[in-house]
Amino acid sequence: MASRAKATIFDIAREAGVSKSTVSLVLQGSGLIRPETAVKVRKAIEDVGYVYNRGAANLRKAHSNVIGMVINDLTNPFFAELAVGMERVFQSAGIVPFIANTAENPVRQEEVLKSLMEQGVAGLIVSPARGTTPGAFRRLELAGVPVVFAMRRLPESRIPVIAPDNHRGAYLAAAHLIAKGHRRLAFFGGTSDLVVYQERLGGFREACETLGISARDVLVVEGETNRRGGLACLETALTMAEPPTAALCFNDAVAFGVMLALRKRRLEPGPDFAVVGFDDVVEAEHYMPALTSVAVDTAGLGERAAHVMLKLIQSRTTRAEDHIGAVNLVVRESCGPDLRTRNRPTGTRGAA
Amino acid sequence: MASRAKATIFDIAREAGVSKSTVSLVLQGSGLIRPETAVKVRKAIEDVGYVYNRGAANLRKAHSNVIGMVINDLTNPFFAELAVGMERVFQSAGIVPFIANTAENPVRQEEVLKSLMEQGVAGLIVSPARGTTPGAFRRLELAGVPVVFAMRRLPESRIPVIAPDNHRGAYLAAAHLIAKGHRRLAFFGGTSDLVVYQERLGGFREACETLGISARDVLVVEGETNRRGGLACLETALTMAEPPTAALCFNDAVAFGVMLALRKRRLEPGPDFAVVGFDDVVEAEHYMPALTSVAVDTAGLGERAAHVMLKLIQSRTTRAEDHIGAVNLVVRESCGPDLRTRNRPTGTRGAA
DNA sequence: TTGATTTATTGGAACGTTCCATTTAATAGG
DNA sequence: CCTATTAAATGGAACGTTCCAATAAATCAA
Repeated sequence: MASRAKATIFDIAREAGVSKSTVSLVLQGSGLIRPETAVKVRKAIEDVGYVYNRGAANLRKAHSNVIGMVINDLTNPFFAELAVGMERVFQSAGIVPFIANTAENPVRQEEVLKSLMEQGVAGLIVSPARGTTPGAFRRLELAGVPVVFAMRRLPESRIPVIAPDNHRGAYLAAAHLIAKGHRRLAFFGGTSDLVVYQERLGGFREACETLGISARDVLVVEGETNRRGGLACLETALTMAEPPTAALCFNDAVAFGVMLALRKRRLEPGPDFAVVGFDDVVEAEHYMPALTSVAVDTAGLGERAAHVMLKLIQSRTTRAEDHIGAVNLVVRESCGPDLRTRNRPTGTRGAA
Repeated sequence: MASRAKATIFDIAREAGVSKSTVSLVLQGSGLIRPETAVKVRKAIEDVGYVYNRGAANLRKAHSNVIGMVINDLTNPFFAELAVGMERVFQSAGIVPFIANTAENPVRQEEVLKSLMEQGVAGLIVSPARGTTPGAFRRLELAGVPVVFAMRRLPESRIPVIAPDNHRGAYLAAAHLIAKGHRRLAFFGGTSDLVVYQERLGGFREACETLGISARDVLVVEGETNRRGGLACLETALTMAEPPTAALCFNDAVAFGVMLALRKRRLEPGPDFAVVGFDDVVEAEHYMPALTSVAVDTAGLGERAAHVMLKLIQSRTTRAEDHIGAVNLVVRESCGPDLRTRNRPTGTRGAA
């Protein structure tokens, strides 16, 4: 049925008895062609087993319709959720976004960005890898490719950012722990080369200062932003002379790691050590105990990022405003009962 | 520095004082050009801020270097793990794979496949969405684009498949439950339009028959292949007159849902109802209780699929052998103690 | 009928590469 | 010094589209 070599608009034209230009117009859904002609052409398209060559088209057209999503850690369900939010928006705009994973590796990221540029993407939504150098996106800017950062930002970059209110989220979480009666707090996971880290840690510190926790009672342990990092952080913290009794974790993955480490030491997350996460991934609700976490409306941020991208592409510009998403603390069970009432003989708890 | 319009090899040629052909040769790393010339050209490339136009090149070249991964559910960490395995292989081959998500939606899948074809992919690794029609991949075949199925297969398709030994995995799991003393078993989640489902259910049934469980003591509840599906399945099962005491779940996501539903009813996964998952995602180990699951070496299968794809592309063919990966049952805590010794006065359990 | 206008269709140039066939330059053999 | 050989560089055609300007056909106004 279909010939060996792939069919082009010329083959269609011959088959339908029209010119290549007519075929092209039909492909673009132009209203200029007579309906009967269009039908004839469309039939020919089917018959010859034609597949549109977007590369060739992009040679003439100003813009491609490809949008890339560059994600630093696809195995973190948080980013998968983010991706899904974006896809929803792009789908309704008739765009298929391509996702690429950098695995938190700046070198890999460089390759990915290069490849996407060569592919002629119309725009890029990026959650930059840890340790990304400031110049990594210069080429994109020079080429006039719109870029939006999602969730993470770069130190001194003019690229628009869509991210949650990290400072406030961390403040809320720390305030919650303090209100629960904790006096020695820790911040677990993440590294200071991440702007997000500074924001979250900043909010955490501000809460401590404002609410009367002395600086020497707050412990900061840097680490990987995954389960393994959380495990390591807790181990480190427990070697201290006066270990903390509660921790705000950089993200939920770290928090899961901390809970795991507690279990390994036969400590119960909640009663024995309070844990708060950040991101509120779906798993948070389903853990044992359910994780108290800062919810950031992941899918919503993804949608927002996608919308900003579409607007950038349409307006043919590369600048846009940042968007800081609202956050709220979802209190579950991982912080245990109120410490201030813990040792009093209330009798309410003690059955189990 | 860089001009407004994007630079082409002609701009480089002018800058370096050579011809466009020379530039092209340098770009391809041809050994024909004098080293000094190459250096000169490479400098010019930097200076004009050139980005290679792969679309234009593909117009002449036979094959593009883009490989697409089409995945039915990116939020399932299992597929993220699979993707990561593939990426490892492609990376070392200098290829950046593009991932696209179909969200288990055949219509979306059709769009995604079309878009990838138009992009001129060199090959496609696909985990087909549920309800994919047999003809969905005909166009790909006609166009001679190599396709490999990962994890899932289509009823009557000649496309090579990389998948775990589903039948054996399910058999092992069921045998384990039976050895534990369970006599009324259930299979939860998945739908019969999935070949994988038939394979897993087949293994499950065979174990039951072989090991003396009567057919009317096995309950099969179809459902979504995610947490929500698991929840629903358990609810359905518990409405039975003689409900099962153990279930093999279609995958880990379903198993997590089942455990959740048990908790909601104040039942303890393990002692009160045995649960086995399938896939052994990383979370399985970290759940409370840790989930007994059939491990399938996800990343390994991903690597295998990627290798098969590379071979297909090189050999310019479209047929290859299937590859069935080994499986093994990882016993953890979600099946509780041995039922046959449960009611005897051992005294070991009873404290909590 | 004639020219003006509208409606459909068309040929050709252009997009940025690669690759082949040539040309030019450099080197060697006599 | 001339020719044969090798090495290096080049011009032109081709890839499959789009878009513009131009043509052809049909309709309309007078």
